[in-house]
Amino acid sequence: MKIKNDIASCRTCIYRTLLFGCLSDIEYKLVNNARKEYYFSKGETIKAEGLKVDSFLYLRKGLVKLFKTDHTGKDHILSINKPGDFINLLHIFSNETYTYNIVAIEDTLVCDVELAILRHLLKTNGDFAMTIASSMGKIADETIAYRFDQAQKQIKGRVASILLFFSDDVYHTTKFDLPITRREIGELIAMTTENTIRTLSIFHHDGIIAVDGKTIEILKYDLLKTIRENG
Amino acid sequence: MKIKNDIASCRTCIYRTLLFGCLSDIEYKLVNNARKEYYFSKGETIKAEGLKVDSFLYLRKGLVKLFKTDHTGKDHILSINKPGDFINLLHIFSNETYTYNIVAIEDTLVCDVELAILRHLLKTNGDFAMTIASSMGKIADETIAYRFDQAQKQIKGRVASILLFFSDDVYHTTKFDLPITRREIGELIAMTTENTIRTLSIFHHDGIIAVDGKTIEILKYDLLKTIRENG
DNA sequence: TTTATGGTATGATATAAATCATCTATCTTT
DNA sequence: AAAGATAGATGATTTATATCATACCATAAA
Repeated sequence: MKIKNDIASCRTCIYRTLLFGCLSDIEYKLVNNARKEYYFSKGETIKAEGLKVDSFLYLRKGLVKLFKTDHTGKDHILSINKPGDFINLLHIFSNETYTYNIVAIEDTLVCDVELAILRHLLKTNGDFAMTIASSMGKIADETIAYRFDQAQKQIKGRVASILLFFSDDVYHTTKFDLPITRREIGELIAMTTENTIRTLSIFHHDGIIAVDGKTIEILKYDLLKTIRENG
Repeated sequence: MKIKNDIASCRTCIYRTLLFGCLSDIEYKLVNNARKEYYFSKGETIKAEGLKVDSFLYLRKGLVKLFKTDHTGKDHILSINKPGDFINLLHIFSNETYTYNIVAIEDTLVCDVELAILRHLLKTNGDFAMTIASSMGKIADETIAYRFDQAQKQIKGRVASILLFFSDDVYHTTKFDLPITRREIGELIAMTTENTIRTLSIFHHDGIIAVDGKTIEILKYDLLKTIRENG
């Protein structure tokens, strides 16, 4: 992890208006002064379970995973977050400590704002409070809808949905390098590593995707979408 | 559905302080004036998918289920809510319309507060904004943790967890009447009706529960807990 | 260089759960 | 009272997925 010391104002950040658009100049300076930028290399832990929640985090560049380890020692990935995501917004006003781990799965740039400032703004700026409540609702909806959706699908549908997530939401191209291992895909969709690998092999043999190690190319996009909806 | 016209002040409500404890007398009167109490009989729909979200709902007495119907016509229960629950808090600031149905599964008393008032308070009372953000976080945590947890279990663990939910969280006794059918238990734990019934039969034959129609008595409470944790 | 180690891959087998079928009891509707 | 519906129950069979075993390859550690 490396602190970026020469941070410019976040006025130029494309994600700024998502949350801080309603702030006055004075309020905005408060945020900017309480803000740090951190670089994390692929594999580094950003926050570990049990650590105190004392800042708001959002992802500027890169990719992170949120995961928990169960009592048998198996990891379960809660979500993969991409640039623009408010990684911990849903938890900062209700949790003292982190209940999950946050790890960079690509080289990552994270904005970190002192929680005290956010609390202060929430209390004193009504429009900001509305924005926060609305954002929290949206994130909760997405998370719950995703889990709900995955629970109804079987393995092919789940793998298809992960491939389409990387293609549509993360990399915006049909050819990309998987940022996670097959085992991690399994941890994300609640399936064993073997069956996850097998499913990718089936997709490969059926000509739906081309596979070369971590590189995936989606060849039959519409079919993959159909599998996601009906599998 | 029946509106209760002679509503008393909610000052005496045991749930009032959970959310409205930080309001001034004037603010509190605003809430009370914008508040209605509705009675719903078992089976009645409180809100249907697609309806406009224009009020905050909380459950005073009874029990409700939140559910969605999928594209094959099958229902899936998102949650069962009990007295004290802020049924729709997670969604009122981010959703125009209901994305699920709310149905009474017991005779139910619901408090309904105009959304406009809640928005106004969120914008003008900082402590209230903090309370809302904290409540939303807690509800999201619970919902996500529940789904996450259930996804790791197999059928015995899931059924055990539902029985313990009714025993520990709803009725506070080891002998109770199931408020839902076996089919609905299946819709709640993402299992077929047949296997849900079979699992209850197994618990019955193993002497873990006594079953007489809808009446359930938990005979081996600790064993059921073990099954919940390890099944 | 050898020796682990982790990721990927695939086959064989076991197990969990869904599906299909059938039956009874209860409740609704006519 | 008769005819349908719905809930509950259980057996037989099929299917999906987990588990176990093995192998190959690349890379890291000794």
